[in-house]
Amino acid sequence: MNQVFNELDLAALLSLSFSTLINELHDRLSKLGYGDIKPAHGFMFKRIIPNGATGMELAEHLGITKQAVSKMVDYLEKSGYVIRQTHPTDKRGKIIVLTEQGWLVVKAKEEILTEIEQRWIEIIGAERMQMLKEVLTKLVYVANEGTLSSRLRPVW
Amino acid sequence: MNQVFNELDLAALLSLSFSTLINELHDRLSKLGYGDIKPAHGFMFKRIIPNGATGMELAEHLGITKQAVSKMVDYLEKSGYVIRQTHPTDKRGKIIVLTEQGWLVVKAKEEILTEIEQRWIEIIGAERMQMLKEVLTKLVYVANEGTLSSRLRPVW
DNA sequence: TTTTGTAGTCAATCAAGTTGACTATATTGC
DNA sequence: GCAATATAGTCAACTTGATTGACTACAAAA
Repeated sequence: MNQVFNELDLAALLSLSFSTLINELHDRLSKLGYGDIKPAHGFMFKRIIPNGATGMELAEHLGITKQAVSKMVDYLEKSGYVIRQTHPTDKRGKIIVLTEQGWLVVKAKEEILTEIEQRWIEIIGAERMQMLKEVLTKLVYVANEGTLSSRLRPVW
Repeated sequence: MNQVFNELDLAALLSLSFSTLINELHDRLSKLGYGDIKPAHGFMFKRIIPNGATGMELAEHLGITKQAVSKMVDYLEKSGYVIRQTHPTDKRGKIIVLTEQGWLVVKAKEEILTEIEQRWIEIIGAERMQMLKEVLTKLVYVANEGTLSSRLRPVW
């Protein structure tokens, strides 16, 4: 533990552990040829799975405007990861769904995250990893009670 | 634990716990009249303390370019939180130091973070908080061995 | 069936970063 | 000791990912 790390407070620890994880994830996605997938897209994919989602749903999920979502979808559609389908019952709306290529990215992402988590387990032990997740889940849950979804935007 | 939270993976947990912390911090700083302090500034202040820092040092610490640092310093200097002083030995350089008002923000920030951490301790217990910090410190340390400072940019 | 609300897009703007070019000063090498 | 090279900081132009505002097409409520 050198000097840089001794004075890290809780905010810095959470931020740095998150960046560490997400940097490795996207370095490795890049090497697999998914360099056009940016950190911001991961959480969007999660909401699209498994049955698609409307732009408004994605906007709420991500905590950004529908216009910003529309631009992200433009980008991902152009790159071939998602497509806009006409909404079955609402002619105003569209549903954004994953293409086959989109599913490949999601699968690659899951595998890499599992691998990183496995490596982290070797560092701290399985029980501590289990506890880490439980503790963070509880904190996120309790600390946001009442203020849900609007403030809960994962920025990465 | 409602449905939103059941499927959060490690990346989401780290991201959301960090956002939760940082959102409350800046909401409260805002209410104290420090609405012009943005999340990005916190980590910069930490490097300026206690004896000031040059632009290059801040750039390396934050993982952004010196030009970006220069702009941030413009902003913070205009708002009265820091000043540029001539460097004692290098006439090319300047040292950025906190003003009295800058110290007030730092103090307020520390107090609020301590309070939030205290509240979190009431939720999960002191031992678990202790362990949370130990585990995250170890992960950040081990997972970044060799790749230091360049990749370690806390984005908030 | 008229009025009001909602989903999505287009356009202009903003904020925070980038790259490139420049000035002034330091450092190095012959 | 001086010429060549490197470094700290700033200015300007551009990029990216968001925002707000205006609009169209359709849906839901009065």
